[in-house]
Amino acid sequence: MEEIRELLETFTKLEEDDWKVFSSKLKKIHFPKRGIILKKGQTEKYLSFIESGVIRFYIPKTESDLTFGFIFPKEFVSAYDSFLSQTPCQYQVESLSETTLWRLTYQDLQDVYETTGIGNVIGRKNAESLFMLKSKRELSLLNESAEERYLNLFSERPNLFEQIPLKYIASYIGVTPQALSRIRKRIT
Amino acid sequence: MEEIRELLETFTKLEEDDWKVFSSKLKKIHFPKRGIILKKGQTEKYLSFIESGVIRFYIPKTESDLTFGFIFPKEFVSAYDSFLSQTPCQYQVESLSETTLWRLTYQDLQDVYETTGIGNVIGRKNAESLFMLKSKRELSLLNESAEERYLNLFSERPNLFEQIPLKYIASYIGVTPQALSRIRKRIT
DNA sequence: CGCCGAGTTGAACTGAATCAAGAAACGTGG
DNA sequence: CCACGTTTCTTGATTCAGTTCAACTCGGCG
Repeated sequence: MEEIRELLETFTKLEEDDWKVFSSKLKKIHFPKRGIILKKGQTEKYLSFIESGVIRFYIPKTESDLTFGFIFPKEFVSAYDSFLSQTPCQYQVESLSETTLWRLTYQDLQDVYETTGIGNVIGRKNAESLFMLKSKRELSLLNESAEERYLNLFSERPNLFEQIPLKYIASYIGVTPQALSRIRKRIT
Repeated sequence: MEEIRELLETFTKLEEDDWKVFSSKLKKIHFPKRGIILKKGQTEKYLSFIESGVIRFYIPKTESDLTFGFIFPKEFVSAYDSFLSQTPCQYQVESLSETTLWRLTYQDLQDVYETTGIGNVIGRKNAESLFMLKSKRELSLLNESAEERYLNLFSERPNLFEQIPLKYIASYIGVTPQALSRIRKRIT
């Protein structure tokens, strides 16, 4: 729980009362390895914080699905577009390892926005930083080759490669596992 | 100005006092056709609202630059990632036609956040909807072929094709003008 | 021990990039 | 308002990165 508070504090100074409102809504939940946290077609009900575990976002496909995101401990996780619009999710969320989350519901978060002075500031800054991440990703997808994306990913998030099968990383950078294998061979 | 108020009202109910604070900061500015609104390497100082005109976001390249966004009247426009982080912008923003903007500075917006009750709610909802747009775009780039992106763009924003040269649209959907020309030929 | 999924490697194929050239549309100055 | 030059769009030929299909290796696990 203390880690969540620290994350919120990176956005803005947090009063004790506001933290009490927020933290009182959080519930702990555990998922096994390869647990489905959100199924495609369902509406995201939760904003969650990862205490431990690694999470993957993907669109299930008949032959090898399309992975487009990973999330690590001490970050928020949510199918945030589905969560915000409260409409069915186009993709699926699963745990790649044993995972423990703290989470609150959409309605609870709306309550936090309405009853705390600080809720909207944190919500704004969180949405802003998620927006910046997606902006960066857009330029990466349009502007870089698969090889450049691989190299950048490797230098920015080396820990990714310790915990995540290459086939998911291949999908994330937009190529098949075979193509990634050849990229890796080429650059060694 | 009234149009700006209407846009803000789509986010949340707006008190007269809050609107006065916000609107008092706005300054009108005019750009000619093909005016550079923000140069690559500069830091975005403004959040702007388009009264009239069409705007393009792009990364300048030696041979044909990379266009990744268009903005139309009655929308906010800003190199929002540069604006939020107050760091130099990776890309450039220009007017495709004669353009009139209403804009306020970064510092003025921070004042609005601090002095109005509603600023952070609007800022949050704006960032949230921008995030949702980028999320959708990410899935489109990963999940769809150039041809699908073209067809979707055509059905979602037909007005785009009346005002914007095909070569920019080609770049936006991630192919060369030649490839787009062939796509168009194929599907007619 | 044997199986299964992950990763690698090879060969054939394909969609889009690149290079090149011509046609059409646009706008600017006389 | 027309003429010329520039930009945009199209079409063709060639090249290339990445896909697909297939076979093989490796390591972990029941």
